[in-house]
Amino acid sequence: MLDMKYIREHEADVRAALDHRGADVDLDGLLEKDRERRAGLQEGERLKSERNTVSKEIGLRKKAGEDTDQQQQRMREVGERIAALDGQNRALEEEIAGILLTIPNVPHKDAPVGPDDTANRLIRTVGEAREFEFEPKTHVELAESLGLIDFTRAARMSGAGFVLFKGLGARLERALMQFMLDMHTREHGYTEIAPPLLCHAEAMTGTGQLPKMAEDMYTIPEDGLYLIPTAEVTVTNMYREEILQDPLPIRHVACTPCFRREAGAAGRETRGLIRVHQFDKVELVKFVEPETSYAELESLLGHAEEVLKRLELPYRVRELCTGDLSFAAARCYDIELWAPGQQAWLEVSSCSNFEDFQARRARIRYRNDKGKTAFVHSLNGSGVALARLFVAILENYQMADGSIALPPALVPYMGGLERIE
RNA sequence: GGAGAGAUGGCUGAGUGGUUUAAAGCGGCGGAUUGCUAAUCCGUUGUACGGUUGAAAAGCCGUACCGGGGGUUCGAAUCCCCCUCUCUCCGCCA
Repeated sequence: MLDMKYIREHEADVRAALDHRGADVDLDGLLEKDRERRAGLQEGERLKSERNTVSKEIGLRKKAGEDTDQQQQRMREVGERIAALDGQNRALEEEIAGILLTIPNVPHKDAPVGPDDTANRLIRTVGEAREFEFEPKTHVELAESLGLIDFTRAARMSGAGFVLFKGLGARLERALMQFMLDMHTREHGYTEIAPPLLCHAEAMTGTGQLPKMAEDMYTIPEDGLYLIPTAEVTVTNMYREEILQDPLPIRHVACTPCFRREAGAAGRETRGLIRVHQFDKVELVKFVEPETSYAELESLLGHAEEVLKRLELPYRVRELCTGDLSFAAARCYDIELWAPGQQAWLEVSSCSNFEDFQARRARIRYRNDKGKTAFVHSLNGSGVALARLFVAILENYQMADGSIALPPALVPYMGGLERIE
């Protein structure tokens, strides 16, 4: 969330930023509540100061055997006024906090301004889309004919949007996870984390999934738990309400299932792996000093791209415009893979710098070089999402006979297998 | 799931209603002493919010904070209630 003090002191900037995002926020109402709160706070603090002084005096006079009934009576009345003011102030504070939680981050000044994904900026395209001398099949056709995925049985158990990997399909899924985790831990300096897959509302609020995305998540009401839609939630909230002692930057990687209800997406991409309720994802998370966070964003993006380079898959990188940025992000790059069977670009990674937006919500701080506590900057990006990567591998590496020639980087992870047929 | 014991600053650990603005020690920071190191001595020490001075760095004033939330009281770390977490034992369990 944004700092109330920042909003107060940079009203015009905030107003412009929200406008660029297309966010509808009653900033005037918020600022008025903030003024009311500070006035009430000052009055309450003045009364408390008086009570503290007089109470101390009562103690001393009682010890001296003097009568203090009159003072006690007066302080009782002051106490009642304090209680009333405290109540008002708390209500105002809650209202203000509630509003702040719904205000999205201020985009970075260099983020392209625009209303939706048509205004996103193409950064680069890497690799060439392969020329097929036959009609490329979709991953659904390939996976079914090779027995890699059983869509029918998964749907019978769990409904549409769930998949069951089988045999070499399950093996390929596992190989991809292992390949990516090995690269990020051995070569890119990330520490591997295996976090809980369920967590409570406070953690979801910390990273910004709540309150806005409530209906996109699976819940377990009896226990007050949510299934994570991304490992970002638990890996970031690891440090909730902490002052970090470890030297920055902290770099973590986690491979977890991700659960998404995809509410509102009914009917879209119901076949196949493109949009599913449960998928695996390798997630990269960083906590860094504010001065370095944009350099860290570039290296994060590079780490995610490296996966696709090693797998020799064609992809492009786009920077999201202000209207397309996710709620908590200040700046974000999407990586999209070319899928010949779909004839479409598939988003497999979003690399975002949240600056101190998540850290303020989750109260994650560090000590700067002056020894002062300050909010860290947090970043994350997929490195990369599995289901769609699986799609791209099948569709890009398919042969005329329907078999899959595995990319060389993956062969060791498939026990030496070079081809799925 | 049952029973019991706990939760105090960066750490250890005192504190059962009023100079506690949280003792003491450790650690950290600054300084003194010192050929170097060690030791010793002196000083200092958290977080948040609000106000105020200042160009800023940084001061100063106030309030709150002893796991969280409520209550009693003129006054709560301390008394009462609820909750969470940790530990020990029992039960169950991959």
